[in-house]
Amino acid sequence: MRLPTIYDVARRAAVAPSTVSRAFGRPERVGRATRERVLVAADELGYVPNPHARALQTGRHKTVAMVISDIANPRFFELVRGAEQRAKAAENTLVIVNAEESPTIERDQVHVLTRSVDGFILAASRLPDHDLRNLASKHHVVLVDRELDPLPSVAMDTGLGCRQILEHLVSLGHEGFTYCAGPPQSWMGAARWAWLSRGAEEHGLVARRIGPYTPAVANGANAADSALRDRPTALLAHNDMLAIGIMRRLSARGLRVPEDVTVIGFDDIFAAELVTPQLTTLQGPDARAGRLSIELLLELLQSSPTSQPREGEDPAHQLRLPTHLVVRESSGPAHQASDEWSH
Amino acid sequence: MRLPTIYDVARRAAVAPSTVSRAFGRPERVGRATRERVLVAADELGYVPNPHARALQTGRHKTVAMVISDIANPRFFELVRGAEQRAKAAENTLVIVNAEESPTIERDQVHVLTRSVDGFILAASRLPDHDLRNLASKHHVVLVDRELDPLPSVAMDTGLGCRQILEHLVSLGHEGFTYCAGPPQSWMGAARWAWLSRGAEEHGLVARRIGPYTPAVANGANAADSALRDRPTALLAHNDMLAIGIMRRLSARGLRVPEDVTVIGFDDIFAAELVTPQLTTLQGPDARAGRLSIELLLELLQSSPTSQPREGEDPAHQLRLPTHLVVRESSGPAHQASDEWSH
DNA sequence: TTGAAAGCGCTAACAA
DNA sequence: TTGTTAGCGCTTTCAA
Repeated sequence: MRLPTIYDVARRAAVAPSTVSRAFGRPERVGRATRERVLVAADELGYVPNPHARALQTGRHKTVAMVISDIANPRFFELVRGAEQRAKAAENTLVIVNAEESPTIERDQVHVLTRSVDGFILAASRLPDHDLRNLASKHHVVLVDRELDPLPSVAMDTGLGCRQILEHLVSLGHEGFTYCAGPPQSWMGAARWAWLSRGAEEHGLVARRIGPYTPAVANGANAADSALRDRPTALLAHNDMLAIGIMRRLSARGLRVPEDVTVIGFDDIFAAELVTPQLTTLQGPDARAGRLSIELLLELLQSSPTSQPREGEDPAHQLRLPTHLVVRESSGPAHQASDEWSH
Repeated sequence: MRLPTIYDVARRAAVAPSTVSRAFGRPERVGRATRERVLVAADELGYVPNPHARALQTGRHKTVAMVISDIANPRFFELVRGAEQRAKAAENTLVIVNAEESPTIERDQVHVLTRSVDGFILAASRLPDHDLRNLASKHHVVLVDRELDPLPSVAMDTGLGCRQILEHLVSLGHEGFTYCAGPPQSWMGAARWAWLSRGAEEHGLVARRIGPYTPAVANGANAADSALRDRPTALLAHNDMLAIGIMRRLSARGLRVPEDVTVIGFDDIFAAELVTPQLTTLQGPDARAGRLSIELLLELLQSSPTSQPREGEDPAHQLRLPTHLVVRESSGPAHQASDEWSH
């Protein structure tokens, strides 16, 4: 049961194959009656255009890839959802691939998909700058949660976000904090610490950093234990998973959050409001970021449809989304240094 | 900068294009030295085979699609991860599409992808049986968390799982329970209730059902309120999200879990062990289910490579994975009916 | 407005 | 073992 082709449809509608092709691709270039006839015939046969045969000719696949540094990380949930949605609206297929936190896999995946997709969204890419530049010179690329100068990107406004956290801390009377860092390859992680430490100075806060930690709940224990040695009043974690792990350990050690220690995370994953106490956290990339990244990519493809990306990129293509600090229960007034610390 | 083709490679290696093709597709059919030469030339040129040009000829795309009833549902997380991993290992690309809980979208998505993929994994499909049979007669299809007789599938052993829950309940001295049902289109939901109510009888338990509820945390409040009217000692929820929402509402109403009411969910999503109290739940499809579904599909494609699926399916292709009841903190001995119920 | 024909990049006979 | 050739299903000139 071979699937029908334009030839089958053409025969049935008594027209030339090229007319069938036009009826689908450039309906305005076909007589009304003819088009009608073709469409009916196609429908009767159950004809579905073969996008790849088309791509062979046009170079456009109507498919884009989103490569994610870690598909198991809940922070990408909404991002994927938004992207998927937007891609579908534009009748594009979204291929989602997992880089498993490995630069090598990330590169490989892009390589494998070169001929299959029109462009790439790289989310929280672990690739070094020069690799990214290199990729971008060969393919259409949009970065998510990473910025690299001429490349188009959509990222949370980390500067703003960190300021929001700092101000929150100051307003609660904290005089310093300890930042539990994530993986060294994380551009976002580096950016966060940069803004945090710089901003701390301006706000007269003492900033400490410990880590790196692989940001998983299980590693929170280690982070909490290390952090406690400096008796901080506030702990910031690379992300919510780590923050949740930290809260657990604190509570296991008899410390109350936020009375004894304030804990703040990054990303606002689904679970952040499910834990007890509910986690105060800086909202991360969401469905909107996902939609925008696809839009950016689609726009790029539009302006230079062939496989050759344009040279200089428009600064308007470097989106920085405003962040929100979702204040929940895990942050509170700085505790009075006292004896709950005799652990 | 056109991407290089076999012709470019052929010229550079001074061989015929078909030899280049063979060097990649059937290396054993090419002389060692020649192959070496071709590979070097290809590498120098940065040649990447075009899978779609190949597919045009062979009918095999090395791509499979996984359509998920709701991509935002955390229960599919590990499933996707496992599938992605297994697909990559077999050098196949996995396209993940979201059916948004809509049978229409599900059908459409399959339709759109007909020519692009070799087969489909339908996870928690919302399609009626006859649609499924119809699809399966045209495409290679593997079901996940749904069973329909001759079609290959991988699902949790719901019968076993429900028995595990029931036994747990009995062992804790419960004499009945209320089941908060999920969406009516959910095959899994129906199966759960069927096993639960049948099993209850055997165990001498009184089974009640309320609902349906859209299984989201927010709807737990409604479910909890309705359920409480019958003063149950145990609440089973269609899934963990609903269960978590129920626990919240119970606690908001001053009821303690598990002292006053036992709550048990389905799926064991990531957040289940993060909430307080930690949720007792029946483990759902995981990375292993994802891997197996891909393996099944790949096997099917192997045995009948063209677009035509085989007629009768092997019963060995209906996998039923053993379940585990993850007993955490939300389940406990049946409370003594008393006055905490004067709500 | 429509048709004929060439070609996109690749594989698979069939010959050599 | 290698080359020649004919498509796979589609789009796109170019003519009619």
